[in-house]
Amino acid sequence: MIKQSIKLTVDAVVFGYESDSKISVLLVKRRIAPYKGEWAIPGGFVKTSESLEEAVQRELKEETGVSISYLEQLYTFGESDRDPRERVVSVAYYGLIKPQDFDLNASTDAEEAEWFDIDELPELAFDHKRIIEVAINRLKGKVTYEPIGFELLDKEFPFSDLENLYVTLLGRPIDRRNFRKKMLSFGLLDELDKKSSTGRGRPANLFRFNSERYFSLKKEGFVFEI
Amino acid sequence: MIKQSIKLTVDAVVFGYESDSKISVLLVKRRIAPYKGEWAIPGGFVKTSESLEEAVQRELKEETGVSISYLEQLYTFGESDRDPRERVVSVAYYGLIKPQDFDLNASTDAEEAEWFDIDELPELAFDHKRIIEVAINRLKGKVTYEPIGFELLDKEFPFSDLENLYVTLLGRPIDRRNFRKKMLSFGLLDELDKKSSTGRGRPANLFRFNSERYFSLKKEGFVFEI
DNA sequence: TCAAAAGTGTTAGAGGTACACCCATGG
DNA sequence: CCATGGGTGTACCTCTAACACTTTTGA
Repeated sequence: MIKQSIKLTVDAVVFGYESDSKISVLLVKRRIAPYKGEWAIPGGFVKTSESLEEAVQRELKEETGVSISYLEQLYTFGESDRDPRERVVSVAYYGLIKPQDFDLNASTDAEEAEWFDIDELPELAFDHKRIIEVAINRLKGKVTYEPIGFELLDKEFPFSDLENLYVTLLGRPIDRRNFRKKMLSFGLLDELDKKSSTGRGRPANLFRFNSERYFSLKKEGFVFEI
Repeated sequence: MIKQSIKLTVDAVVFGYESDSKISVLLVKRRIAPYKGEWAIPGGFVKTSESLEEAVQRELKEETGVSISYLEQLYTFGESDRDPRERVVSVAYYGLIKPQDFDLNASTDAEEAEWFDIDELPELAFDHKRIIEVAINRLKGKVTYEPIGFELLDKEFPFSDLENLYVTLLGRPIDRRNFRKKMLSFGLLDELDKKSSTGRGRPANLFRFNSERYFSLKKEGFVFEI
């Protein structure tokens, strides 16, 4: 039959965000050649019997200790010179998590796992720089027409966190009043009877994203658009 | 090292369109097991030394005789039960061509190649029905924010062809006057000094899509949006 | 002269954008 | 009482959506 010697891997670009900060990406330091000791996005070979999503989740857990709620396929990178030793095709995913929900290095499989600001990435193994670039573009595009940004925020968040997240992602200032008006007009945010007390300034009301409501509206043809 | 027995294939959902008709998909009848004799989208195993795009173009040429101008990666299908015999992961692409530019069955590699209206698909091998569905959704979404529809039309086309294409793709009536106004406002269509003479009715002016202009506008941040 | 398709403007309403001041709290 | 961040309304303007008649040709 067919003689094919191509290896299949999965890789994951995991984004995190903390209030008043930049978007960051989760990287691991490689324990093995090639690119031993260099930083890379988590990932590894797919087992013959597991699905691609299972493979991503497993590798992530092994190498960084995190597990992901929002995970989406990004692109498949298959140039024949990606890996210096053999033909490796990688199905890349990207995911969003709340960094504060996890301790890194909770596992023993990775030498080191660390968050890097997307504007201050180190040298990266393979074509991982490009994969991250593609993921950033996808994320920046997608937040404008799907409410995935909430995956990066706490369950209950002050409105300013949401606003800062969008300013960071879109890379441009937005009008606070207009943004709030529009966001609230969707009816997807439940305003809670709680205040955040972050120190100085007037305490903010907390909100929660109502995802059941989003899915039911979506079925009726509603389109989120910011 | 790693022991992995996963085969990698590429598959292509090729769309075509002829004036006043439905969108169609190019299918081939399989010569070999599994699913021998059933209809499937063109595709096959990736050679160890070729890129994924090269593989798609090669398989398309071999099985149907067409070569594609607009080709884009769609999604990678990797469930472990896709193929009844072994683990096969398929990187699916979708492409757009003008059917009138090619004779089908120009090659000897496929038993049969034929266009099928997307609303009248036959039974399909593997999970190809699902792949086509994903491709249709992508196409329908993408025509609204990138001017890829022109890949389905002749170089020189009457405005009504464009309008009919969008009506077909969007699946809803559109206002002729508003549509023309908006399309022309982009400045991406060159009106030619020619008329089409399709038989009855007033002859239409022919237009041509100016792709150089599109790319230069795009660099400056212009966004096509219908 | 009739049938078929092409071509063309205006108006009302919705939605987007721009913009500045007061409020609640902690130090 | 001051510094810090939270919360709010209005007016203009642009873009969208709705809508129908005339023109050119072939039969």
